[in-house]
Amino acid sequence: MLDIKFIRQNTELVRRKMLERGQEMDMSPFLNLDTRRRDILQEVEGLRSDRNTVSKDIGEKKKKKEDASEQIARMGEVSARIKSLDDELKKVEEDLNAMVMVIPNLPHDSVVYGTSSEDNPVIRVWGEKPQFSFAPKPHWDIGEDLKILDFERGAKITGARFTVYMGLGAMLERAIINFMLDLHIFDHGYTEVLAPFMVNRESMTATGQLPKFEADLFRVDQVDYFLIPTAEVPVTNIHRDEILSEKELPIHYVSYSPCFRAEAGSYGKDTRGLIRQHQFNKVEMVKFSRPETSYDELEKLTANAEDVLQRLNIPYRTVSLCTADLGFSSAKTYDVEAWLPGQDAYREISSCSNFEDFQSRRAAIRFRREDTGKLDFVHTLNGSGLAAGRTVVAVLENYQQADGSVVIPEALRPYMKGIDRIPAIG
RNA sequence: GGAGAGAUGGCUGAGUGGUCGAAAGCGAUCGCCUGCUAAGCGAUUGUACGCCGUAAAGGUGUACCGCGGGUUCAAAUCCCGCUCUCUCCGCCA
Repeated sequence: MLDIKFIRQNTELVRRKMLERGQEMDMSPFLNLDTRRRDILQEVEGLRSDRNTVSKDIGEKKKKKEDASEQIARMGEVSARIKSLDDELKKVEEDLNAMVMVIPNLPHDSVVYGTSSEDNPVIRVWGEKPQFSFAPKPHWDIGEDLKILDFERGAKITGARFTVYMGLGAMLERAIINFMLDLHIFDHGYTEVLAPFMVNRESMTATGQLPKFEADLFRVDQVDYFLIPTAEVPVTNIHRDEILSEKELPIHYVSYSPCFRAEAGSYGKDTRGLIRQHQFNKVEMVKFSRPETSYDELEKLTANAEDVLQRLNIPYRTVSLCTADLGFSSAKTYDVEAWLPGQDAYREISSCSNFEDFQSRRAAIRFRREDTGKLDFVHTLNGSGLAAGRTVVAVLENYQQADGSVVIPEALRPYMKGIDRIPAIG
């Protein structure tokens, strides 16, 4: 969330930045509530101060067996007034909070203005697209032909947008996950985390999924828990309500998790194959950084995600999301898009964001500065490194052969017991 | 799922209605002393929000003793509900 004081003092800037995101915002309800809140506070705290003084006096009079009934009666009235002001204050703060919690983050000044994903500037293009002597197939055909992906049975077992991986397909996904984890742990310096796949409402609120996007989440019926849409949620919440020491920053975590997304509103999009599932696997990188270095950390984070594709020798490009395409909590995001020859398109395989203090303010994740001794919010960042299912897609489509088989990228073979190819059937 | 115990400041731990933002100890920071180290002595040692201050410094008020309600002129302290932790039993990977 944004700092209420900041909104109060920079109302016009906030309004303009929201407009850049494509969201018109009337700031006056916010300002009115904020003013009312401070008015109430001043009155109620004045009354409390008065009551504290008089109550002490009453105590002393009673000790001396003097009469205090006049003061007791007067304080009874004051307390009644405090009570009614408290009730109003609570309501005002709830309303104010509800308003602030659904305001998205301010785009960083380097984020270009745009009205759709068409406007995302391409930052880098890497790799050579493979040339085929045949028409490259989309991964859903490859997967079915090799009997490694079973969409129909996934639908039977659960429903639409669930898939069964079989044999070397299952092994390939597992190999990719382990390869990516090892790369980030041993080459990029991240600490591995395995956190809960269900979280409570507080955690979802801290990272920004709630209260605005409940419809996108799967909720557990018996308890008020949610299936995580990304490991970002449990991993960022590791340090919720904590004060970190400046020395330990930046903190780098990497975590495997399945991800569950209701994908509300996305029906009709990407209905075929593995691209848009209700459940998928992902390796996620999460960083906690000093504010001064968070944008350097974002560049490194993105480079770490790109490194996965480079080692797999899969062509990709990196785009910077424009103001309209930026996620709710993010100040700046790079999307890494893998080349998918079967679909003749680049498709998102990683999303790397700097949330600045948007999440840490919600989550109360702070650190103590060594020079001043003051507390400050950390900056949080995260990025996929990478989405495992989509990496399977990229491998299948880029490494498909004329005979229908798929070659395993060399970097994955140690994780596949040396198997170098998924053979064609028949 | 059943029974019991507990939750206080960075930590340990006292505190059963007013003099408690909270004893004491530990730790930490600063200073003094000591020709190194240790010991010793003194001081300081939370956070949030509001107001004053151009700002920083600072001052001031309020709140916070797991969370939420209640009683009372007054609650860490009394009452009710909840959450979490620990121990035992049951169940289970």
